[in-house]
Amino acid sequence: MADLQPNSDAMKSLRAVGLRPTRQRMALARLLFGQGNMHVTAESLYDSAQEAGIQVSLATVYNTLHQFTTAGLLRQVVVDSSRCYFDTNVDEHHHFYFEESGELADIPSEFIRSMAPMDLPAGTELSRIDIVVRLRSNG
Amino acid sequence: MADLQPNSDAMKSLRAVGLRPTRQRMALARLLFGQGNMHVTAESLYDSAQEAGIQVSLATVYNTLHQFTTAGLLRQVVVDSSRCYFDTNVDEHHHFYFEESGELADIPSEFIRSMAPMDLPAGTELSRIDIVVRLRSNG
DNA sequence: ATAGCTGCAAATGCTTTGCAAGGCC
DNA sequence: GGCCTTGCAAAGCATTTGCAGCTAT
Repeated sequence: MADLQPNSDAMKSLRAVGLRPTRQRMALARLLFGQGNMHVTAESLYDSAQEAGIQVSLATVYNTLHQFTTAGLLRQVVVDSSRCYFDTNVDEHHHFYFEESGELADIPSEFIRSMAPMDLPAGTELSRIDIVVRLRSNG
Repeated sequence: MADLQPNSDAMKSLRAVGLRPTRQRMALARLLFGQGNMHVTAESLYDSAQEAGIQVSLATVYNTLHQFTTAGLLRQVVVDSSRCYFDTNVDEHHHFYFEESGELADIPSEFIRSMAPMDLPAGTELSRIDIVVRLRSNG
């Protein structure tokens, strides 16, 4: 079966990072990058794929998320010790994490410059700010 | 068997937060709070207990860490989506996370005020700074 | 043709839970 | 004594892996 659009954007992006543009990867790429920045978990992306009628296994979703991350198309966000989040925005930026719903939202850059209680999203209050400076050995 | 020191510090701390001072909880409290600030995982604390000759099950270590956290004696630190870290320093502060070794270290407050590459621990370079602003609904 | 990918199911690793036995007040 | 705690083993959950079959080039 060969229903891959020969020169779609998704195909070009995948080729550009050295990943073979398979049907599953193209479909997931369209879900991820086709409509602005997104925050997903493996499970949530799998569900979206199901709803969109895309045939993918959960294992492939996991593989694909990691391949995309390694390729620099995605970024991992650690906010919860029981779930892995992935962000289609790979630029340096930070997040609001809604503890009850488990949802993530980008922090607009103006929030960073003047963070005050009144700047928080409506209906929310600050639970905690976590800053983790990740280091690696420079050898 | 009743070898609980009637008025040890550990016992007082536990009573103060409404936890029954059992042998296991007292022993773990001594390991945790007896020698300055610590960062532990359930597994690492369990190992320390074994080395110290303390009889505790891993399940009890998990339970105890959560009870201490709920009681405000410990704080959870999320830096890795596959492990839970606990910090005996419950004050507002941030961490260095050594990606290779999985170790945590407090960031001295002077680092926060002027964070520059030269301020990083020797032999390390910056991998990434993650800031998560955790929100909860104020209802 | 063949190197790489997918899907399933089984395995893993950390964490939680159910329940009987034991310990603290 | 009564309720809370412990410990074990089993269950749970997210994630990873092994391997046979499929697919893009």
